[in-house]
Amino acid sequence: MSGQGQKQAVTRKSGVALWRQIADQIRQAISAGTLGGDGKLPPEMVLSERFGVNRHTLRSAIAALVQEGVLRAEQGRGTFVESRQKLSFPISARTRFSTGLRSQARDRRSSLLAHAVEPAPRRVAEGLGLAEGAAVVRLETLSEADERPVSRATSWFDAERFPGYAEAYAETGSITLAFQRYGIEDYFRKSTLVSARHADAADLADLKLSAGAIVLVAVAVNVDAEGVPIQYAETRFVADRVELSVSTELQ
Amino acid sequence: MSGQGQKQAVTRKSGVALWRQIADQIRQAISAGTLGGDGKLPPEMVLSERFGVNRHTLRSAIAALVQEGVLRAEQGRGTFVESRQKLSFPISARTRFSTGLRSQARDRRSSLLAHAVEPAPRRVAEGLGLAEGAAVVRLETLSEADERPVSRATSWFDAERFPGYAEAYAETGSITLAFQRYGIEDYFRKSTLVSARHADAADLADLKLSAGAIVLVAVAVNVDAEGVPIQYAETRFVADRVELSVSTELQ
DNA sequence: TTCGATTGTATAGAACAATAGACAAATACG
DNA sequence: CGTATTTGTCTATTGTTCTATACAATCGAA
Repeated sequence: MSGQGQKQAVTRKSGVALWRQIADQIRQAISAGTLGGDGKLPPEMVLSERFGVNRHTLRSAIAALVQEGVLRAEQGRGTFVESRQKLSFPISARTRFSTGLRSQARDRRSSLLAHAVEPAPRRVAEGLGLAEGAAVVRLETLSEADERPVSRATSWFDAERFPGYAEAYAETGSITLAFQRYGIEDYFRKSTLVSARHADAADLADLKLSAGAIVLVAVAVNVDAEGVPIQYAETRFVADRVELSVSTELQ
Repeated sequence: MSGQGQKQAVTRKSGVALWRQIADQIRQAISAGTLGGDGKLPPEMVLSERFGVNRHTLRSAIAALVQEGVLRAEQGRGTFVESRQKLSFPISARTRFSTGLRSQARDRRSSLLAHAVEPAPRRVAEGLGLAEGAAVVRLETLSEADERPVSRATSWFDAERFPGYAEAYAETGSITLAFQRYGIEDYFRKSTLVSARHADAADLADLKLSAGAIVLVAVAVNVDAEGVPIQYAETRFVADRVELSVSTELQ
């Protein structure tokens, strides 16, 4: 939605195709920050008028930039700027999703896809220090940065200690803020196991990936100030867009 | 005839026309000195094979460079590198044609177009200090630099003092060397009058100009060591390609 | 669910780019 | 004066680029 509205210059019969000239100008404007500063490109019709060419000519330019990995077009939504480098997600004792990416992405968002209260699977019960089959709250969340899915997480919480956690999360949009409703002002990451695998069908859809895409899987346990486990989480990061930065310094 | 023989790279379907890519490469190779170092480009067939394109495609590239003024094509002769700046012809007491241009042009050549012995016109007789109607040798010469006509001169010499001067000039190709055959080891320019006018029909043909072209006219008198006039010359320089640099320092 | 905004696809024609072959015109050279 | 070399012109064919119009598909929001 940003960018100057003045007409851009393209030279005809110069031996350089219009779509190539326009692609070069768009790429440069993006890196200069004068276009797509909010992560989204103006609609094709607006751009084609700005460059004084047919919409299809402009689409050729966008197609070239999509091929380069500079842009990403989504039918019905718009054309978005691809982050040039992977987001670096810090893994440390004080890992928080949004704060860790604050400097790397302009727009961060987490949304609740689904939630349920159900018996704890064995590994979740072990992680949370509960009896197998104890009631837990399960949250399915999706995190995005700059209009682009970054991770898909499944989290479990002790349903007895955190009744109505899903609602608290839905209202605050934040794990940290939801915990505060239960008197937890601070918490720490006790452990993180990192692995990688192909994305399953559900994650492919949620993360808008194509078949064969890879996800980084981080299985983490968060504990409160007393060291009692309060969250067991499995987060699938899009491997193409994220790298995990593990801090090994003393804490 | 110079330039490396290895095949040059051009990219197809890149949005940049082949002729444009080739024109850019040729322009760069010329300024780098790896092409046209002798002022002449290889034939179109050779270049088209070197770039791996059809001769017509290569001709489009050459046409663009001709339009830019970088090249000049002559039917039956070849394609030549245009000097980007005017040749600066020094006018001083020791003005010599070839030495003055030594550093500015790779290839300098003077040729004798015609010669005759005839009665001196009035202004020539005055210049040479002869009686009007005295016999003089008239030389019509053409000078070129880098395969390109630069000037067209008509010179007169005292036929009594310099018998057979035309033959001497034809054999040596140099005014200076021809004078040496008559015992003149050194000579000086006494005066130069500079004017400008449109080229006449004969000069248009000899200098390969198109109608309306302008010539700089330098009327000069050279004298020997004793100050006796030995040459009266009218030189027409192609105004597009030459500027005269008049030295005003004390001699 | 309907509507507007946006990207995706299809088709057709005009303009440009590249290839191919043949021959003309000018020049250089023996 | 021929002959070879080199640039200039012409016609034809094919592929790419650009324009134009129309409609489909997807998404978001009223």
